[in-house]
Amino acid sequence: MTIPLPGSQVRGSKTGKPIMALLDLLGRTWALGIIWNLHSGPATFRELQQRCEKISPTLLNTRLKELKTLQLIEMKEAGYQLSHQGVDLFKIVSPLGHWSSQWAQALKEESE
Amino acid sequence: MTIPLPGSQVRGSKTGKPIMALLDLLGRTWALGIIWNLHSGPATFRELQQRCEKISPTLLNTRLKELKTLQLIEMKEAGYQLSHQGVDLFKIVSPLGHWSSQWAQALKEESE
DNA sequence: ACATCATGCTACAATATTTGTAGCACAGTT
DNA sequence: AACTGTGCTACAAATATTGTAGCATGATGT
Repeated sequence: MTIPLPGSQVRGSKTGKPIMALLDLLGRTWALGIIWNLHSGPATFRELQQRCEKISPTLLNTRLKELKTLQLIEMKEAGYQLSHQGVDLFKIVSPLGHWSSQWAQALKEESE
Repeated sequence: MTIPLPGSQVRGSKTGKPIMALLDLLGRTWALGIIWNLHSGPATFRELQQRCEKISPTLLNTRLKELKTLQLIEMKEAGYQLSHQGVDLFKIVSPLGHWSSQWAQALKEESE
């Protein structure tokens, strides 16, 4: 799977619009999960594997390469961590944490 | 693939935390793309297929079922549309549109 | 009544992605 | 020199996605 660079064709769009590249990226298994799990602080490869519970090293490495290329994460002494842009991205999606709780509650009440 | 109901085990987590169910859902191919494309208004199955450019009917239907079950979209006279909760979710992720442009710009400058 | 059209959607084989297990290569300790 | 922990690769099995064809139903026209 090619890395969804903004400006190039991606899954779901020939236009190369940045949002399409981003949706392609975030729509890949574990991409958002990795960003979410890195938010709590830098992690080594193996620790990140554990935070993600069930990710295979093969896929983790694939995603890390993509996220590095797209400058959302970076590898420093402390391990992998969100880059400046990664942090910005996380800030946008972070309300999902709270929203998902309410959503779960609504689904639960519905089923009663 | 089972539908990531909050409270049940999902890819990446045994805890069933709502955020994990949500990340599982949004991490599936096209899930975010469908929500994004529905934001501009209701669409019939075939029109949605076109908005998504390259989605297969098989997958579109699979995702629509998931999103319906999770009450993010609903099917009315006008076609498929975001539910109340779907709209809320979209509101959270909508800043990604603007953010992705800046991100693309930064990547571009980097490569010069 | 009958053909024509558009709709939502399914069937299914081909293809691509993801998982899971094992383990290599390297660096720092003991 | 063995023992740890690290990042990461190999590769086959399992699973997800695509692409094409087309069915079934309902509305519209003749």
